[in-house]
Amino acid sequence: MSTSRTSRSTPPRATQGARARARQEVTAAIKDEARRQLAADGAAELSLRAVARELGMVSSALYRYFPSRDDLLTALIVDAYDSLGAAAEAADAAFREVGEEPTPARRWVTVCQAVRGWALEHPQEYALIYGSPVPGYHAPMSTVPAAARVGLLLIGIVREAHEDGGVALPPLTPGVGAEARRLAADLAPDLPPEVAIALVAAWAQMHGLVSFEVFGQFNRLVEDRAAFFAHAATGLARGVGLMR
Amino acid sequence: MSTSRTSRSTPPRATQGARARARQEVTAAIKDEARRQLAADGAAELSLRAVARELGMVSSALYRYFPSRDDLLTALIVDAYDSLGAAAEAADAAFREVGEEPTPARRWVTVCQAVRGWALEHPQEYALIYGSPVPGYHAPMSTVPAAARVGLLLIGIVREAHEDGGVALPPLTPGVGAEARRLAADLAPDLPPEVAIALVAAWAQMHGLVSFEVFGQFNRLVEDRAAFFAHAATGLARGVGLMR
DNA sequence: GTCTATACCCCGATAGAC
DNA sequence: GTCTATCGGGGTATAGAC
Repeated sequence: MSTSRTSRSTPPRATQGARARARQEVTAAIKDEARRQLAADGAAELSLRAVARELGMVSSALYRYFPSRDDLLTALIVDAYDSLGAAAEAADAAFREVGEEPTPARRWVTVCQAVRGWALEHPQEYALIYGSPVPGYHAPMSTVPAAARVGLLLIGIVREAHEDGGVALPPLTPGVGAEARRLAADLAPDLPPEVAIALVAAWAQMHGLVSFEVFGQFNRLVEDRAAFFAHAATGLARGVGLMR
Repeated sequence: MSTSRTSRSTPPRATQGARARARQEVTAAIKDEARRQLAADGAAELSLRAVARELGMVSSALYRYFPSRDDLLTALIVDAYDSLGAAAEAADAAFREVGEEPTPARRWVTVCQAVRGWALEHPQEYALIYGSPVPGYHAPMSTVPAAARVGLLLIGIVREAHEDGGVALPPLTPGVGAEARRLAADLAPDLPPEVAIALVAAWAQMHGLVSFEVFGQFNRLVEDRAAFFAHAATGLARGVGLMR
């Protein structure tokens, strides 16, 4: 029963809006169920059919929302990056409000711990974005902005520390000067090259710590993993010149 | 045509030996083909049927060699750990022979570079042992000895450095003391707790660097990756007290 | 947008003849 | 130890009716 145009200034839009809303709700439901299956079985096992089955739909119906399995994967990847980025930013913001003297070093450790906490809560989503690549899947460029959020946050923390006189870092290894300058120019032209390269290294090393814990490499080896991580993250902060 | 017993001292063994040899050859062929497919498609896509197809066998015949897909995976995992361990040990041994003054720091960097080199040459095998866990697979205890080889090598290097008066490390973060002592007792009772925990952290961090490169996280970010890694590995050596 | 039906693949694992 | 045949699942993706 299509009603007559009312006083709303954009009645066609109202209809479109309703459709768009319904579409968005179904899209969200699909992603939620896909995330559930991801958490249960891992990315390689994610299948459109299983998602459809669980939602009481038929598999072919999903193709109206995601043209292929890879598009669904891409959506999950972007969501995961955003979720991780939001968690890290929120932890940092909360710490800056309540924390006692939010020094750059403490902010750094706080953000690292937020990354770890998110990863432990969402192991399969973490594996999706920082684990082995999904075979046959190639991430499109559209994932880049979401993927950059945590990195930008870490850069900002280091920048704050080095704005008011940074801490000297060990000298650059012979031969790495050009790469260090390139990285600085790309990521943070205001930072010294040795800081830029240390930042990238610390970022990768942090994920080494997180992924080893999430992927079980610390089983029967590290017991008090929270304390271990706090200690190691403090070491990373030292490595980018945030301490002493 | 079974020949009469010859002068060989253990003729029955000769027959058994031939059977065993044939069996070993087929087993090796299966693993080789499986490794080939692993390199092409990743661990999640590895299938007994495809291996059998490629070898001109029928899938059911493989079950005489590997009772299940997981057993084949386990064999590949042990082989990968052993291959990596052998590469690291060989690089260290070669460096100690030819290298100019094999200091612990230089040995450390050499071993790290060997790990990186092996990983870049065998990305899927690296993913198999240090990437996201294969869904539904649980590694049996039989993988432990092979998995420990690189770790033992690194412990040995650090031990050598700290035998003749070690370098002081930053103090332990409050709350991590007990875990540090536990790790030291487990891994190297002769090393100070802060060295033991730094060693485990550096090990995980090294794999963060390697896996980021192997898994493509450095695409469009780090260009001169060999130089970058050498610099970062030197930083790791510093972190376990091997420098200055 | 959802449905049925279908084409055309894949897999692990086992039974039983040879 | 290898074979055929089979059980009993799984999957992506499309065509065409409604």
